[in-house]
Amino acid sequence: MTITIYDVAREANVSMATVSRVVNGNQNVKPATRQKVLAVIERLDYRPNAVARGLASKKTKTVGVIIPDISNVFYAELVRGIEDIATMYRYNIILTNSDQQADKEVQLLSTLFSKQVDGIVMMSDEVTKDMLNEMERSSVPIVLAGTVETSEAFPSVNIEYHEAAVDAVNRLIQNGHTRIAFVSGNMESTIDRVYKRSGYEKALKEANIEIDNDLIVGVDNTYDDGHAAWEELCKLSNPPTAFFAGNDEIAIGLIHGAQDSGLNVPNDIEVISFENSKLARMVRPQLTSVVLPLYDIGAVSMRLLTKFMNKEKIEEQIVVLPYRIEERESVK
Amino acid sequence: MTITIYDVAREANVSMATVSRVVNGNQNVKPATRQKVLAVIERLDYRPNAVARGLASKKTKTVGVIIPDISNVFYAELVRGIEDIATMYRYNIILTNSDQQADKEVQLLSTLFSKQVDGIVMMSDEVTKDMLNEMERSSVPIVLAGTVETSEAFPSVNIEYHEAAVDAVNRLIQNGHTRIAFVSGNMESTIDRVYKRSGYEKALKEANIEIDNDLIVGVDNTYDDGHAAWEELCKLSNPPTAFFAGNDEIAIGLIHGAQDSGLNVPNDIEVISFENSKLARMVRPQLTSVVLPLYDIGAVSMRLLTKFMNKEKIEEQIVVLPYRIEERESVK
DNA sequence: TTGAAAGCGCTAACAG
DNA sequence: CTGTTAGCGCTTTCAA
Repeated sequence: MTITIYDVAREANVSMATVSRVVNGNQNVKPATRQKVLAVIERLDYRPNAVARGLASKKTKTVGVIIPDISNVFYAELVRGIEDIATMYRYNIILTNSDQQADKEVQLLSTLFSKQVDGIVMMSDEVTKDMLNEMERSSVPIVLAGTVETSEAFPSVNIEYHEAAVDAVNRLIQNGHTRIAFVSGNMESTIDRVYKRSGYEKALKEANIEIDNDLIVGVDNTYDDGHAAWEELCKLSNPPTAFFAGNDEIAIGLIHGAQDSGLNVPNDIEVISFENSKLARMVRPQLTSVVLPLYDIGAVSMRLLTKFMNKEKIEEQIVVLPYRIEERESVK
Repeated sequence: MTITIYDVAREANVSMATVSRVVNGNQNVKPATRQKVLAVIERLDYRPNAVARGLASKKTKTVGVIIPDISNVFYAELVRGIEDIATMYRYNIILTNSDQQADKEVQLLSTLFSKQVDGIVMMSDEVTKDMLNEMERSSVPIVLAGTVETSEAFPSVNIEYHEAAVDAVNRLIQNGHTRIAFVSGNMESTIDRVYKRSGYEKALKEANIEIDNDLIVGVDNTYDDGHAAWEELCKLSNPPTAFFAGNDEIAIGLIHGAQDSGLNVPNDIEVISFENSKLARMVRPQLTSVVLPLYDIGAVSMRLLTKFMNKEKIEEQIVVLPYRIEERESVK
């Protein structure tokens, strides 16, 4: 019932090998027989079985993708970058959500291995020891996208988080602020806890502004938490006049909090964000934000992965993409 | 080097068949030998090869998902619903983006078939003849999620788009509006062109309000297009005072357009949306919106697919989920 | 409860 | 340029 390469071979009076050759575009086939085979393939509506091919060739033309949560625009954008490049190189992707849970991440790695993916692109807030263990046992390349792993044992693509944060905070300092809050999502994440925060502190120190721990708050990466952070912060005896937000949702929560208190952004309060998603232009005032090029990070990660899979030579396995600040209206 | 079921069998002094049984949880294995085998599996760190298993059993435990664009929250939410249920039933998903292009959709179906997926969940704005052809040749079940296919030949899960649209427009009519615009994304989509629009027209007719084609505008499903639609519409000699928006981004574009013109929403202008994504709460005023339960549609679709894949009996292959209107501030 | 053996559909030497 | 022949690693009768 399912028609196989063998059926085609028989009908075309050639061997399986020849059919295999034409299907795979091998040049060593006489044009005439190629035509003959193609005709039979057409007539029989033959479709190669990728699973059988995968077993025989040990290449599945599929890559695994592990991200925290696809329903978050942030990661969705990244995945689109991955998928576009994957398609370009004729790979399909198996998408998995880890919800940031370390145990789930190692388990996902494991099931991806068993599915014999040719490679993996992975994003994680925090690369744990267990994950590293599992990753090291991999027989296929793994690239980390938008993920910091300090030993740099694995290829990765990122931006200069630290520098970007310094820049962002400096924009605020230049406008005369001395009470600048740092409201960032998920302080468990290496990027937030280490890179963004160190950038924030560095900028402050260089401007001789004292670091006030009351102004540093870790929340979830959500609108509601951003809003809640405002509620907290504005109660301070000496409240902040400017905010460095870890992402767009937080920034918007902060802004709406300020507006609900009758304040004007950017005249009374200024806020700079770190993401520049579609959302940034969908609020009033529109967000000034560090642009985190998620799509590009995904695309470049996947491209890097293809190089590993094809055993091309790699110049640099740690790639750092440029960032910039998109100036809009939430900062004067 | 790669260790196989055969290695385990040899080390454990049993046959491959027995190892296979313990790996697959078959009960017909003496507890003692099960332990023995398990120990060897542990020691050798054996991991079953899912591709080989797939070839032998003709089941891959992976399903294909075809959506227009994962970077759109709308679809991302749907996919999360699909993925969660898939995981629950031990399936992985191969994610593909069609960008709404019919030819790409049929090609995607084809590559998914060749990858031997056990089933497919698909979302499309418009199910073309070619797609239907391809779908009919499928040897695995396909369920349509949030997709209308009028012949109802395939299982699907949706909400009552028509009724929902009638309700939404009625909310506006009840508030005294007679100039109500319908700004909807993608008038090529069956849902927008047929269902939402017919609901809009029905509500108007029942209220004896004349249908004015100047007030019906088809745009892309984006913030910018929503904003542009406002610019157009407000130039009319008799401009609309209320808007029925096809989705949240359009609604926000419309609102910002009105606000930029110095108008107040909802006092001067009212708008009701059709989606209720996260965005709905992230604007001021917050959006009143028909809630389109994307996550649920995804989850229910995937659940339905598992029933087909397991050959369980299906009561109803066309499922219609309830909708409701979330009242917030963009409508009085 | 266990094992032997025949594939699943294809690729990849190797030989000719 | 084409065919033969082994597998790839596992499931699945069928017997024992």
